[in-house]
Amino acid sequence: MARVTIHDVAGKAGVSPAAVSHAFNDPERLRATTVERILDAARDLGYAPNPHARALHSRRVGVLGVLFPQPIATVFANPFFASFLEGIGSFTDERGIGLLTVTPLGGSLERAIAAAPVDGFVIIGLDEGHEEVARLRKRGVPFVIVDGDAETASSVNVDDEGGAYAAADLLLQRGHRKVLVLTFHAPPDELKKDLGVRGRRLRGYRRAFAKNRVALTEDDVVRTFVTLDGGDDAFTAAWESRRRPTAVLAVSDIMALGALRAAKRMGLRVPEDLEVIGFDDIPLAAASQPPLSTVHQPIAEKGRVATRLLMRELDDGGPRERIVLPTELLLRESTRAPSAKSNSLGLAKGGIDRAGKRSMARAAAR
Amino acid sequence: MARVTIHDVAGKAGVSPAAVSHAFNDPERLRATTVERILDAARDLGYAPNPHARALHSRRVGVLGVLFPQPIATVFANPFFASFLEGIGSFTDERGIGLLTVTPLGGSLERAIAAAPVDGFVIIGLDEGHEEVARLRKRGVPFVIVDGDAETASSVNVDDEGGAYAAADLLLQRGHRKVLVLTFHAPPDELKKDLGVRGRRLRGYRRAFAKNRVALTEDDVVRTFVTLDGGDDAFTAAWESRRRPTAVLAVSDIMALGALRAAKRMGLRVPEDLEVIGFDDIPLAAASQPPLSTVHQPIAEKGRVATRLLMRELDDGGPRERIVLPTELLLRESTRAPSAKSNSLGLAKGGIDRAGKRSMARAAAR
DNA sequence: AACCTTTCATGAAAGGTTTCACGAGCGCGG
DNA sequence: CCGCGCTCGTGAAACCTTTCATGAAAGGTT
Repeated sequence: MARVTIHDVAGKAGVSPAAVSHAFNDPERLRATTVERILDAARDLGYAPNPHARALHSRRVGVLGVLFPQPIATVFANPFFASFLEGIGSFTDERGIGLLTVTPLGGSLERAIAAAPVDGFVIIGLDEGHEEVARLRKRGVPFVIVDGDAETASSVNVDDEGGAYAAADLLLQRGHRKVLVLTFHAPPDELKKDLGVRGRRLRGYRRAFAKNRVALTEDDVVRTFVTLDGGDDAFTAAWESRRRPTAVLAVSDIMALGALRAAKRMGLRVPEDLEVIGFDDIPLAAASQPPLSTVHQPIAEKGRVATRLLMRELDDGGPRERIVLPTELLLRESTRAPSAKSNSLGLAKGGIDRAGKRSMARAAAR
Repeated sequence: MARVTIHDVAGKAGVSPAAVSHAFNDPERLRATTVERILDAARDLGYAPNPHARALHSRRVGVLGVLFPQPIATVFANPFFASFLEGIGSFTDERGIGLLTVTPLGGSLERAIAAAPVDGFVIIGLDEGHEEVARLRKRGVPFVIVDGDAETASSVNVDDEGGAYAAADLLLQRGHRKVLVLTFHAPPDELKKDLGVRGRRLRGYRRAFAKNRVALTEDDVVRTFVTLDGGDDAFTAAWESRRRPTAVLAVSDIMALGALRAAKRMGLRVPEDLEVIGFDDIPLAAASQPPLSTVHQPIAEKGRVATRLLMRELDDGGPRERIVLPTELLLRESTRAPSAKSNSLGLAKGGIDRAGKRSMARAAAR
């Protein structure tokens, strides 16, 4: 069964292939009766224009790639990415643009990128200097960087360092001196310097520790996986090795939630015995028991903004922009009700929010 | 800046375009030194084969479409779909296949399908009779149906009715007589008959009610949204209208979790005052407070199996299959510890499972 | 030296659409 | 009746790659 092409339709309708093309793309150019005849023939034959041929000619396929450096299972297992994709989708949907998730294929990101039939990429978690990204630039493929450094391309980031600083500062101001910091393993190319999201958040923590004149030793910072189990294991291990933190700072909510689970299993009361602050404000954070205090960042908004930037570049070749969105320290119930002092700083405790929306309480980061 | 094509590379390397193609796709055919020269030229120029042109010729683009009838925001907001996509991805990843999420574009599923540059579709939640699906069949595009009825195409379903029956039967056997059933709005084309997943699950409930000679009135079945808030609102509304259910059956975990939240807010103890059983066993179910009893279905596995079927059809044109995977009633702590009687039926209470994996306790559906 | 095989490389067609440039036919003003 | 401009439609090139069929050159055999 050979595919039905524009020629078949043309034959059946008694017109040229060009006329069929016009009937679909620019019906005004043809007499109304002709258009109708063509469309009828197309329907009868079950004709649909071949997207590849169309894309080949028009250099536009109407699909955006969302590029993740991590394997696909990791992506969809992480609520953070779900929200991010939701943000992107809310924008592309109404513009009639498709979404291709691009993850390393058989371990090779290069292969995945080369094979992707897309008009451009939203890249998350990779710096512009990364090898594959550089290759993209050289090829002239438009892209926008999210959560990564960019020199020439547009980028969207959040104030990671400020948010982290606010979280750490709050705990230290409250007198905590034994704080467990949870972070994740850095990709090899970030090892040298503290690049990327992880680096910026750690820098924020460190700055707060320095300002409060509290030592943060290497032992206090543990690296683990960005999963519930990762956070759980890390806290469990710390506890079993006789360390007795009174607070936890995690660079990711999902790890914070894991630590929370471990703490509860050990009979610790949160927040009385242990205060926990995560990062990201994924939907799950508001729904946990107790609801997790965290540094809110506008995840979906990040996706939307990045997509808007990319689409503009695709359309106009508009100007590059480097956008930094704010983060906000969001106090729920994994931290104690604020003291009068911190309250005077504008911090207030929010109630349980049954809709899972943001609590009222927040303090702007920095 | 014109895109660099195979001709440019050929020119620079002093060979024909055909040779360049061979260097990439079948290097054995060329002398090693020639291949190297070509590859060098390609790298210098930043050449990458145009996926559209390649797809046009070879009638293969290496991308699978995952077709959802609901808007993209709904998809990514639902952990069920995340697990499903994870399953699909685990299979396509290693085969070097990309994944395109196909959702209605600007409200039109037809448009989204027509524009999708894919080799085939995994369709979830649509029956083969659906208009757009029929069009696909007519065009000869390969697809596999998940969670939907199929006559000619391959399909993957789970034993919805059996699982639902087991859940309802357990509650009724325990003496519950006031059970609130939560379901979602049916798409218009399912209204006439109880088609689809929702219909099958409701049928399972109804069968158990009939067998236990308990009436299930229309008032006991409430339709709402497949979200936390949906379940929350539905339970709240029922409670406020003075109905006092002692148990909740939900056709979806996320709704069950919403009802759980509402119940706790009203001061009900779960499971002492209210027993709750959901459906799906999304990861969140094991992590809730208390952990949610539910009907487990192998979500990721469904995606994997469907993808395997589709890939086989693409490769061999292999035979069509209709697969039905089992469901299992999975008792956690939103239901009471089993009585001796039900225990003798093989039901046992599982402990909290910190890894969020399935509890040991289960009873095979039916 | 003639002939046969291999090896390495090429020309050209095919894949399906869009669009540029052109033209046939027709109505109408002059 | 000529010529202009409009409407409706067409031919062919272009988009970029893959692959089939072919062939040149080199090496080996008799």
